[in-house]
Amino acid sequence: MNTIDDIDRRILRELQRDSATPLEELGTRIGLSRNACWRRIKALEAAGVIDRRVALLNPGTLDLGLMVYIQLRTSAHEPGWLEKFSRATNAMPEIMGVYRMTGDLDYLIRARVPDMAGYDRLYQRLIARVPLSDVSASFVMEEIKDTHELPL
Amino acid sequence: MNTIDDIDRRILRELQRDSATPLEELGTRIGLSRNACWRRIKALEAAGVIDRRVALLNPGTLDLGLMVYIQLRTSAHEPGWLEKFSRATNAMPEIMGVYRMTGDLDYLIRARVPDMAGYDRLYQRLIARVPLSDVSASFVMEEIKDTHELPL
DNA sequence: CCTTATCGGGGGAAATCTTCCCATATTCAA
DNA sequence: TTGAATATGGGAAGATTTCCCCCGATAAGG
Repeated sequence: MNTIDDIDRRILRELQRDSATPLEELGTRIGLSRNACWRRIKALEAAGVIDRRVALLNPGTLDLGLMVYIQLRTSAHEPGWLEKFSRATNAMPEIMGVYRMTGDLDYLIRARVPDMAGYDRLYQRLIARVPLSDVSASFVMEEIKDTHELPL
Repeated sequence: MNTIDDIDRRILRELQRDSATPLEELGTRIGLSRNACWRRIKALEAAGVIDRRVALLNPGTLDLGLMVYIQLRTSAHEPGWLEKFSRATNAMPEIMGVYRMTGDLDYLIRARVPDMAGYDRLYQRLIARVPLSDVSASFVMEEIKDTHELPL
């Protein structure tokens, strides 16, 4: 695929902010006809730069007001532990992110739950499925910034 | 607004996975006519449950392969520090999330950069704008799970 | 100069969305 | 049971958008 130029980047910036704007307006906004714009978008989709179009939901209206980061420090794991851990966390929808990290903590989990009781249910379910040694949770008191937009 | 029932939840689940499917297919998939489906979506948008439609981009194709979590422990801050910190982080596009946390760490920053050098540039820019005392970074070695989908 | 390739613009057909209508369940309360 | 309120399904019409084809401009290379 071709390299991504500045016009592509402008298109991407618009689309990851709002993908519902009609092509016509998007075109005029970035100084391109709706057709040229459309072709670039199709190319970006074909190249996998644009992954997909989704709807972003408002956590507050869905009783998911509590965001929690769970830090795991693990002692030596038996073989197959990571595989089991991966399957368990991927099967739990409250868990939105699982990362293997550098540094003193081994794994970091990002999750959304209704409240503290919801976190406890999540925690109980998690440790029931996967043996975990050192677990500590930190709760988000205030979301100063939270976006999906990649820097372009 | 009315309470969200199971049909609404199914609609939301589909939409936050893929909002590009035509109404007709979405309707048949959840067992509803395109019309009833459309009315529910409009209601969910009006109620703010559906925030907006966006395009999700692939970080790998955009040279943003490194995700980093920055932990801040702060000693006593002068008044106005949080305001300055908020403005600085919101103005830096690499920083995708900033959270005030419970527990032993005060603030958590989530960011995406091309590589370690990119992180260093981000770090330098950040500490040049806001006085920070105790900063430590953890880098994501492996993304076991990473989604925007809220649990419904 | 000519050819080729690439990119943008214009036009238009096809698909989709949006908004009506109204008849028909379904639920809930009286 | 009856009535009211609510939600659905279907049709249909117009507006909008998507998508594709063709042509012209521009640039690179022979």
